[in-house]
Amino acid sequence: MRVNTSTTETIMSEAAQLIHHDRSHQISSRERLPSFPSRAPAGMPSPMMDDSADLQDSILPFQGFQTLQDPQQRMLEMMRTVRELVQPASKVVRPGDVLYHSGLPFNTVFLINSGAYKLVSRSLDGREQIVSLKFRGDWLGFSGIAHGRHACDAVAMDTGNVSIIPYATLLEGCVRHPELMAVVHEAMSTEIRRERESLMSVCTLASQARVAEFLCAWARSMAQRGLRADELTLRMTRADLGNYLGMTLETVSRCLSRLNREQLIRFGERGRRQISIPDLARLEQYVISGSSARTARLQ
Amino acid sequence: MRVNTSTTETIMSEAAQLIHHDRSHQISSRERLPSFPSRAPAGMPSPMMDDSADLQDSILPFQGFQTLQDPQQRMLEMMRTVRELVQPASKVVRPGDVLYHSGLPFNTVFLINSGAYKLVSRSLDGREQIVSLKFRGDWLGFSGIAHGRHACDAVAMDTGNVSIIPYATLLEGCVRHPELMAVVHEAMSTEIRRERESLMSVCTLASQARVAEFLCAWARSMAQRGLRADELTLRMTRADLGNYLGMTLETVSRCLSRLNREQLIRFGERGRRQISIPDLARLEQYVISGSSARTARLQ
DNA sequence: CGGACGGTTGATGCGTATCAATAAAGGTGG
DNA sequence: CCACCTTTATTGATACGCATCAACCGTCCG
Repeated sequence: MRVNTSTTETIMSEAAQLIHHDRSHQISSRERLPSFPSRAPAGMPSPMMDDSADLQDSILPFQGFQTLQDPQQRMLEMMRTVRELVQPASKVVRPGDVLYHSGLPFNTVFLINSGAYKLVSRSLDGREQIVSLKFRGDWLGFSGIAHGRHACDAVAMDTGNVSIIPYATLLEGCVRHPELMAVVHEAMSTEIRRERESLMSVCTLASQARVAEFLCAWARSMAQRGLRADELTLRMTRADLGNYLGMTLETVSRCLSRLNREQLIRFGERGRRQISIPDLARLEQYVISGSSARTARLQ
Repeated sequence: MRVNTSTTETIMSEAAQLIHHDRSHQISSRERLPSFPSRAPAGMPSPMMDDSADLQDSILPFQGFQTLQDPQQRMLEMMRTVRELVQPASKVVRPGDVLYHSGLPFNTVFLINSGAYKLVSRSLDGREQIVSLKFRGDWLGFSGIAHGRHACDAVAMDTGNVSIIPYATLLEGCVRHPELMAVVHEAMSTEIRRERESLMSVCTLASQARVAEFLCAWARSMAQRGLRADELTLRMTRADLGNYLGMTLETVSRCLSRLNREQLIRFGERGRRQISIPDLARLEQYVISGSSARTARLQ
């Protein structure tokens, strides 16, 4: 029940100097944003907006950025769209910084340019739960829209950089630029999907498989962002991991040790938080083969 | 791995005759929708949104429908907004009907007028997981926006009625009517929140407390919709319950029996799926007191 | 009637939580 | 630099919650 001492306010007042740990970081700052011309993704069918709309959409599925097959391209495209249409300010965050606190008034969302973040929910009776991990290209704060107050804490786990987007500005932008609205909807939809994947993982997998799947997901997540996927640097303690995965820190430790013993992962030289995955496909196979272990029956 | 035989197509072609099981059902069928004047439930102050909405939101935290304190009023307001601005068709569904299948092209969302629905996700290796339960006022299909394909099955657990809203139409409406966009954003935000509450429940509560909390949540959910909250009719088997809550059907059964023995719930005369809650506050207290049972420590 | 399905309850074993001891890593001040 | 403390991680022993297997009952329905 400890409260992180660095408040949002202190962050706000920090000078914005970016440390380039993160290889993913491309955008240096807002200066270059405004002048950016509007380029359409190759072959994008410009969905929805002509009012004489084809009523084919009852036939064809709705397509947002689906036409861009490569997820990394899609992400870059999305971020560029936001930068162009919203021209947000950005700020640097350091490990432990809290972007927003649960319960405080919601009026801003963030788009992550770099870094890793955890979202921590708290129940009325004090239970803490890490409900989500976020990286470059993810949004922070959507859960606060519903009741005008943030539903969780957003904590940086690493040095990083986020775009600051007042929600009112975002709404305004969405009205003016339907493609921005499509982007936002997609982002929220993705968030819903991922939340459900977590639930599925916790509900259907034994702890060992769950840890393995977590690593797979992290690796895939990195790959999708164009980062190294075979060499993970977990930015969290075993306690955090366990909390997120619904098990104790001891169990996490044991599972990792076992995976290491079975050669499915290897611990790095720079501490036990660095994990290399020699063969991702084999690790994924391991998850599948171990998945029958728990509550797999319905009916 | 069984596949429900009734496909979306067959539903689509069904004649729309509504059976009034559900006391929540107000709108009888699509015929009366277009001509429907803004009918207010008795005593509703009808604080309809003036379009010349205050642009204070840049100062105050963003407020969608926050000004309406009563959640039930907010829901009615929301549904009215959608009906007015989208004028959707509606259709009747019967238990077991599938509104959409995972993997099929996404082009429609649904707004629930009545009934109870479960969302079932499937992993690549065949694990099934009920990821969400939905009721009147909830939306179905948002998770499909992200990749243009539905991410889960939506299955009716009871006779009910849903508004059919082509996503293209919804987007168009959002562009034209920002208040509709606010409604949609709120709905998605709420969905994210609830998904996280599920995760928190599964990760931090022992099975007994989890079942108790599930009942509390259902009761609150009913109350919020103006339905009886002290007399629940679960529309699902123990297997479904167990799947949703991350435990086996036997454990669900045992937990319910124990809660019954301890007088926290009482089984109804019309079968063991009907559960009455004599004292909701006491049940909620039980959840809290039992919550320390599992993995409550972080750090 | 018989058979399928849903639900309950008991006996047993496994998977994790829990408790505890130790080691390793990181930070601080002398 | 080292001594010291705190935090983090690992590993073992044990206990307990829940999954699993199985038997049984009630209801529905062809």
